[in-house]
Amino acid sequence: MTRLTTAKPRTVKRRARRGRPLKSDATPDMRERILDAAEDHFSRHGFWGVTIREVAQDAKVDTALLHYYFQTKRGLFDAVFARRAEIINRERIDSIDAYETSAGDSITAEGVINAFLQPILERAALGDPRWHNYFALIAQVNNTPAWGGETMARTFDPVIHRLIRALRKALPEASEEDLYWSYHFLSGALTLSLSQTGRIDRLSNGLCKSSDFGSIGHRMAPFIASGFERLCK
Amino acid sequence: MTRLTTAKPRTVKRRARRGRPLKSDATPDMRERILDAAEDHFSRHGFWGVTIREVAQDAKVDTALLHYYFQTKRGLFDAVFARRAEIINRERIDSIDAYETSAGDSITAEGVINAFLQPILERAALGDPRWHNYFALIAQVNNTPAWGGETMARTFDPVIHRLIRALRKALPEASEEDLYWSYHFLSGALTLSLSQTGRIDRLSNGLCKSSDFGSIGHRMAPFIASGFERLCK
DNA sequence: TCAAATATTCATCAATCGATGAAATTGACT
DNA sequence: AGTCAATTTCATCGATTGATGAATATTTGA
Repeated sequence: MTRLTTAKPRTVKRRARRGRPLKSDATPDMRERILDAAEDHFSRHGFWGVTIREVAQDAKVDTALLHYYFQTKRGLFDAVFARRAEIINRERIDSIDAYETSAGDSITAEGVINAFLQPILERAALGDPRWHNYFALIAQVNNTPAWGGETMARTFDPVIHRLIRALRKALPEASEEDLYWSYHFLSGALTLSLSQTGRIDRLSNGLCKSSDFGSIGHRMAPFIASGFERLCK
Repeated sequence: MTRLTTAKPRTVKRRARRGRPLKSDATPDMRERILDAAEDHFSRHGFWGVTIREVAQDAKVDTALLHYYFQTKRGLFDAVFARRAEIINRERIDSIDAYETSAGDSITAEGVINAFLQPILERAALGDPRWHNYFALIAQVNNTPAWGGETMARTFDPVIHRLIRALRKALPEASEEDLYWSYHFLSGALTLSLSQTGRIDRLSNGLCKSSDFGSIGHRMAPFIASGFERLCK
């Protein structure tokens, strides 16, 4: 596999690798294969419900290769979580920025929330299973009391603060507490929607489908915005 | 330990025990101790993040005793989940019943949702750590795609259908889809609030506290009811 | 072409997992 | 006192876990 970064001396047995090596297009990228398989498993069963061996088997590599790239099981998990975070964070911040400038003084809570939700729900609606897995993984982490909160904060707090800043503008009367609690409800609703548990499918006897992100997209922004407006003015 | 039920012949090695044996008040009830310890651990780390040994150590009993009472690790988990379900389900249904009769024709979505939330949030506000653990456990299960959905449905669907029936009365114009999706958002917001991840504490820099169920109670019903009203009429 | 660096597999370890059979203990009733 | 069932502990099993050092294969750069 090609590697363009300058070769580092192998001073320590296990190096901390930054970025994946560049490969010629033909060769399969084992590192990505491992991440995809891990994403799939972690999103379904959480960190403790997955074994290194299951991931390796799915990626069709030896378990030692997972340790070669990611050192520990936790390292693998963190790498999976970080991989798509930057992409989606950039999209969401750009989306809020774009809405705020386009709306000007007629900024509304619903517009802001819509801008915040759209990048995620749009990607989810495209149906790429890897992104589906990733979103379900976020839901997993968000409900892992032991260390999920810290991971979520480290990864997503900048975007959330950007959201709240825009909401403050749209709802100038709002108290800080009300804003944060309202976001908390928004976060919970989004988390469950992304977690793909099939809960609503069963409950509604098939009338609604967890995978119908279009339906979620239409309904969630007005629903949540309405809550914000009620609570924050 | 005293046992008042008629002695059952030990035909099978592992019996299916129904209900716990009645004890004299003084002796410690091992079965309850095990359930408490398991509740504590499962709520924090989920099913796969807990070992039988950790639970046994916390309950100060041998691991074999866990198998004696609950046969398997999964059996223990299910017993923990079922233990408080009946209590809280009864309270919630009674609460909705009481509201519906007292409100009569002036029934509102906010009143219904409040009746649905109150029993849980009230118990949470009382501060019993075992109920806190149990509520966090519900959040765990609700975000376990593999088998959480089935467990949630089996345990809580009757209450939810009761809720939706009352909401249908309060919002006669609502479509079924809108009702179910709205409940989905409600469920997500409640789940995250019960999960006690400390997410909002960090995000708000200490201004809001996950453990402040009073604040949640005041805000959640109006917030969610407003979403229902917006979406369902 | 060849040597060094990187990538991948092989073989295996110590620790820990859930589980179980048998023994020891306890309490209830006669 | 003594029996018998219910409860609890003891000792341990086989399987699986995350991890690692050494060996092999592949790619890179001169």
